Amino acid sequence: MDLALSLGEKSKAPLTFLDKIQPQKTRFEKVSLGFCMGLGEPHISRTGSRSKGEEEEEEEKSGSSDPPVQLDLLPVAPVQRNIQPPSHMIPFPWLTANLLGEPGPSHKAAGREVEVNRGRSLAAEEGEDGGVQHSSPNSTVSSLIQNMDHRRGYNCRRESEMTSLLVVLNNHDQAVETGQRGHVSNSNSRARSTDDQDDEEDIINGLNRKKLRLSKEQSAFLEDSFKEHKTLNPKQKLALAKQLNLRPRQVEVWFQNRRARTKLKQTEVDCEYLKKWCETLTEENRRLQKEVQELRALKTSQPFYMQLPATTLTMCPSCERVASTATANATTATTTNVDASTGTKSRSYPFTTSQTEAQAQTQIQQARSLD
DNA sequence: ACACTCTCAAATTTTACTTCA
DNA sequence: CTTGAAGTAAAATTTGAGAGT
Repeated sequence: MDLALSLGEKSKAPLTFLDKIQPQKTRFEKVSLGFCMGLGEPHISRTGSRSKGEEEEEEEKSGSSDPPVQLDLLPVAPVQRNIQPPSHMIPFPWLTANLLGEPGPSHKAAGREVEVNRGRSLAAEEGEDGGVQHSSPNSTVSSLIQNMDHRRGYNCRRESEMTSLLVVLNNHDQAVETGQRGHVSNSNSRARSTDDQDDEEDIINGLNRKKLRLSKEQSAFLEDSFKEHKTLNPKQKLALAKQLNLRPRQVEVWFQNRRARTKLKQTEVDCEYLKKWCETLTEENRRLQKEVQELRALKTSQPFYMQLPATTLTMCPSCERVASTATANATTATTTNVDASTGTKSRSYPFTTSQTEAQAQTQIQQARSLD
């Protein structure tokens, strides 16, 4: 794919292939500043392995190659647009009104529902059938550029996006010319995987990839697969993609998102648990503070323990809470209490007022060990 | 050591879909 | 019943980092 971008006068496009473009007088030619873009049919083999002869052969099969197109976008100039039918009426929304208006092989697809999730593969088949493979570039160019901008393989960093895009494309052309299709070395471009090449093919095919909802069956299958393994190796990914008729990249993304969802859910569960635990600890702390206050009050107001009636210190083994209860009749028998919050049973351990707090604590420890 | 490829997590954006007034 | 706004879930993208070659 030959793509040239230039800012300024349209005739100053730096790429040589633009020379092939028929000089077209535009209505806006007098405007000196604009955005010029050229789009030409690739001279490259999409697989990179085919010989020039094969390419020519294919070119012959598909008929004459589309002429390169130059598009001039001007800042505030009123651009006359073709009125397009609503997208839902177009079986292939990425097709242009021009193309739909023309009788041709692509019309075979018109009126046929596209199986949504088969996007690429179906489209590829259509392309092989002489279908939509090279849709009219005119109105797809802007969306193509938009997509191109987001492509991983042509990932443009914030600075000098367009410049880097040009460099990438230039390098790409050079690589192709030297028969080195594949990796394009550029500091601003990301590493390109086979999926990226896959994506690039889609761009070449003129497919404006939309977000696709996976079918229930596909989701269920992926879920089952996710239960087996949270990550995929390349083989598994390819197999799944093939089985589900998805692109490997889609499978990869699904697993990434699935992992993220799992983690988020787990975080929410953990958060809820910690929240409850925190509430419990706060409540227990409050009770203990109260207990300490009671004991201190007891100690200061009643220095002569012997004069006091027996006090029963109650400890709940589950929450290890100690409560002092002054009883008129001290008893040595243990009583059973039920903790309303936990529903666990606890026993009351009698202490006499003659015991010091330290002694009481010792008894508590003993009681704990008994329980 | 360096460049490159691949994969992943995290954050974010985009979009299809649902709910509700 | 229709419509549009708001909300949501999920697909997709971006970015940065680490591991392996």
